[in-house]
Amino acid sequence: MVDDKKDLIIGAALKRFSRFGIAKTTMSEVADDLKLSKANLYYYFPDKFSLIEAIVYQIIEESDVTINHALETITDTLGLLIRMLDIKKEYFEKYYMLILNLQEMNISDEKWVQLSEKMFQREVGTISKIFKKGIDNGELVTFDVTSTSELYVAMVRGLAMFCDRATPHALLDRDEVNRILEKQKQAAAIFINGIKK
Amino acid sequence: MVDDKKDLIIGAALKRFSRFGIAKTTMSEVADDLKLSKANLYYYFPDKFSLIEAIVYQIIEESDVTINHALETITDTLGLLIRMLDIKKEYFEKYYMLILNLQEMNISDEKWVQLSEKMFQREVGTISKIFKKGIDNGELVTFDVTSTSELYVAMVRGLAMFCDRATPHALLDRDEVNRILEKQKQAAAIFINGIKK
DNA sequence: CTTTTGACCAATTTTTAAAAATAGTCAAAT
DNA sequence: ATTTGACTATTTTTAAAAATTGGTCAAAAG
Repeated sequence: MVDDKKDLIIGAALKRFSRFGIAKTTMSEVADDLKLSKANLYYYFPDKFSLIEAIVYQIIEESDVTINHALETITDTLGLLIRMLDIKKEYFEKYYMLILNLQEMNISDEKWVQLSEKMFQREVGTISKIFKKGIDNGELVTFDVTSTSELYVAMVRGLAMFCDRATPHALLDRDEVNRILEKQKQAAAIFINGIKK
Repeated sequence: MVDDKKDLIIGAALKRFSRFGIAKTTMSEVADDLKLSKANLYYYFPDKFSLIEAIVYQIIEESDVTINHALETITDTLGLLIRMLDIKKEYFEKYYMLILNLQEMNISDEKWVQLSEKMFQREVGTISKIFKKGIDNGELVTFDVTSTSELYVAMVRGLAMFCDRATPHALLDRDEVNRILEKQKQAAAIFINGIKK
């Protein structure tokens, strides 16, 4: 029952966060949405960060289902990488504001650094699985899976950051997102080709 | 004689820009360094931007000599790409503050966008030459040189942006720069392998 | 014992307006 | 063709007041 209420709160907070962003959402607003007092909200989540964290973990769990399904059904490495990019795009479009804020937020705080490091490592983990699979079934040459996965993830993320936005700090629109995705897929193809047997 | 004076100004401005950054350098300071009046400085350069532009072009010319030499003496594609990365690093360390400012500056202004677009295209041009050479001498498969070069440059730049800095917005130190360079070289190797015959 | 709340605080952010600094101009002097 | 001092318009800094917000707590309600 406590967990049920927590889920309720997570749901309400997620709505606000993903529509207006983290910074522009106050704890009072979340509480008001559920007709709770702010003090009551703090009874379930000791601070704003832990609420955000809970949301992030929920999204991660949600996406894990999709990712694992792909991991089980797709056999070729490039196909898998491309599916991962598509999934990421899906989630990006769905949780736009949230993810955007997450990237730019008070990154100097230790807990934020840890959270984004965790998310990075999780992505690296997925890519590692894919690469290992590729090596095992003889599609890829043997190499240091971890460092190469890290390089791949950094490359893909970097490609997303550096994009010829019309106005660099403006929120990116659908076209922009699609152009980025295309570049990432191209890069993925070349990358895989570069570590093929 | 006009050009001589212009060069003098460029030299003085370059010193200040590369030590304190563009934003923290005033036109008066540059003028004072040369014992000119500010009005006189404006006689040679109509505004701050054109002074910065002149400096950028001078650095570009300077680096062109180094780049062309490499282009003539190194024959294998990967060797060339790695040399380019090393050259970039050299110039980055030399003109640290200047380049840093250039990236983050008032990018919303049209003229700044054009300048950085120009620099991007110049880099793409160099990589294109290298790729063409690789295709011509049979080292690489045939592909769309321009778009692939753009992808490569975007990848390399992205790798530089996305780096696990201890404090994200802090100025990056030597170690960080070296780690980035290593990643870029690794990525370059895989990339080239991916478009090899 | 668990859940809920109003009242409260400290710290941060926003606002505002005045002061200072800076990019850029121009008529006159050299 | 160069150079300058004096001038402006626009930003940037500064500092203080006002408002907002994250977070606490003792006490009430269930």
